[in-house]
Amino acid sequence: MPTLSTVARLANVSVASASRVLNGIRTNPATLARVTEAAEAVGYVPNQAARTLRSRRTGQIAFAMPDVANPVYTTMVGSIQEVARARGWRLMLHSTGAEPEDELAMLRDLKHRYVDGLILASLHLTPEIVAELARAAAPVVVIGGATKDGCTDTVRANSRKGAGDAVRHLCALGRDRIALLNGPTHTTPGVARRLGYLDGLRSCGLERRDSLIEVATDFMIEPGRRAAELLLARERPDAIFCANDLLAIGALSALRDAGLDVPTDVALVGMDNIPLSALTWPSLTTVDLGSAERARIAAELLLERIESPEGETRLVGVEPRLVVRASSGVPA
Amino acid sequence: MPTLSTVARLANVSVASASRVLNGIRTNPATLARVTEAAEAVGYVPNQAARTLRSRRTGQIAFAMPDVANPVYTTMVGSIQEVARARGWRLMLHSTGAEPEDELAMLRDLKHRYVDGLILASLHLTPEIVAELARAAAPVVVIGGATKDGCTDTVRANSRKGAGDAVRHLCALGRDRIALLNGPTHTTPGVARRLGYLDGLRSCGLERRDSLIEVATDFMIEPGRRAAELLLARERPDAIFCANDLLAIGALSALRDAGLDVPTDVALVGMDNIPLSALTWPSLTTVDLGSAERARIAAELLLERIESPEGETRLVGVEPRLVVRASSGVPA
DNA sequence: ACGTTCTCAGCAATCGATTTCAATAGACGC
DNA sequence: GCGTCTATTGAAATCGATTGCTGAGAACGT
Repeated sequence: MPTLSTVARLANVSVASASRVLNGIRTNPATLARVTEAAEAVGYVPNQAARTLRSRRTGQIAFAMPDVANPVYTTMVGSIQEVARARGWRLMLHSTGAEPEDELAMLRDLKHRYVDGLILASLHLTPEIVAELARAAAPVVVIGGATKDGCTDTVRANSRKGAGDAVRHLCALGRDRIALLNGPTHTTPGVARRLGYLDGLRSCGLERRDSLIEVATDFMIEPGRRAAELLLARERPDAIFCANDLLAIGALSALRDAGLDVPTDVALVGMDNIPLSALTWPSLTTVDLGSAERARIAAELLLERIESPEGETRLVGVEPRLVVRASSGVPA
Repeated sequence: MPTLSTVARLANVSVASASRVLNGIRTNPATLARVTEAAEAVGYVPNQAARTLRSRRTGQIAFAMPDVANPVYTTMVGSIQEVARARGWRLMLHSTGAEPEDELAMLRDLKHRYVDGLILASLHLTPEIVAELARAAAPVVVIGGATKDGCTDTVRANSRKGAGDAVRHLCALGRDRIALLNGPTHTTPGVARRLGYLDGLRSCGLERRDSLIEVATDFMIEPGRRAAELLLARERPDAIFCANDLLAIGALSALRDAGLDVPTDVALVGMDNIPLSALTWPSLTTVDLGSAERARIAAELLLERIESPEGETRLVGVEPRLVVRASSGVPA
């Protein structure tokens, strides 16, 4: 395996010069040509470990997400990869399974310096995680809730407002028994969407009824189906706002099993605008929280922060956008 | 940032001894205790780059897949991560976008030695890729088609047999105008599933009719919907075998738009058994190609190969399994 | 013609571990 | 009591790059 000194010897220069050429540092055109040619000739590839050891830069960033199988996060992966690739960075992906311990482990692992920065998409920032964020060994950008102390760059969606918009949309269509199918309420999105739902009810002058609120065990299809079944067993809502699209797809399945038509009997609104939501039957009205954009911004923030670790931390918000489709009852 | 020599100094031993303790090499219990304690006290974390540089091991493996958004691959990610984590390896994920150039780049990048091995899930092994596989700088296990020269460990599904089974299943239910909704035919799965479909027709004594075959531009939902529309515009099949579940979900949408009932008018069978296939309406009959198991085996093969680079290359096959649900017309 | 500045290349230190090799000390057999 | 063997340990080399410093020579100004 050729090393830098192989190249240097062949080009008849010192390793220092060879290194400079390969790193694009100004050199005499003649040496530049000789080194380039020699490197080409022996098929030189720099050793990443040696380079990292000396320069303290890895050229890699990591993205830690709760669940690879969730389309929201795969969308984010796409955006981040785009930014990273365009700027010559390699991207590492991690699936934490939404386990706080796993997220903690990711943050602690930054000490190993195997990446130069981390984008952490978290459903719930525990106090331990916040503490670890403050002393992280490399820059971190959080996608999700903001930390109180504000000492970490953060990109967040305004899902509270989005949830409110969804409820107001349903109300404007004449629905007045609007249920909430939420995900776990100990999570940031769970809390925000519940508040948004209540905001929405209030601004429409609707009474809040706790039996119209059901909580699924996870933000996924099957839990959504089960929670919807429980809800339907005790109530007869004329609309359901689901805290995300996967839950809504589960609810769709439960409604069908119960012989209820969407949107005639029950209007349905989801949240996230995952690709699949346009292809269900009926197609799903949803609130786009700008996942792709948030991820892109997070990646850009991270790379900037890596370039210049100092400077104000930033909190960027992305505004929600209602995407009206068939499931909420608006004619095609 | 504490280094090994910090620990050694504190424990009053040489760095060599400290290194031994931290690597679990037999040492005097007294030194062991002192070093462990010192490491604990200063919060020592080994520098990955230095370790890799010297020992030529990174403790990382990579998984390159065509598309993170495809549930088949996210399933694989889960299995691989499980195996990797259990054995103390870190996993890197890459989405190649099914671009041969990206897959090539992944293989070439192995020379940087930033991982100790690669699992490559490829839809189509071009001659260039096969050539690069032969001279890869680190062990590679391929999930997908086998290389002719057989000098790379491979795990593959028998989707040809699976496709045949699907067709025979449809035939046994009395269907005799069985269409094929295939993905791109320049891919390994595209070819295999087409052959399996033809096998199936033959073994049922059915005539092959080219107008019953439609090819989508990609193995995804939306292309599936469009291809199904084209098919329905010229033919009236009583069953459609789709080359994967995403295509089948697209087809489901097209059939619904065309006012055709599944399974009464048209029976539908997919392939891959993705989680979503159990939750469509009607639920989707499909052929399980053992994605999770293939990925698990691939991970195990890779780790074994890393331990002992020599030895026969292996070709492992996983057998398909028909999963009968509602869409093929069997009563619930 | 001479001092000053600038460009470029090389020497050598350095990053933080692992690993080889030799030295030491104690255990043991006879 | 002496030679041999074994268990530990430390010194130093090594992995393959990057980078600070130094000096040689060219370019330039006066």
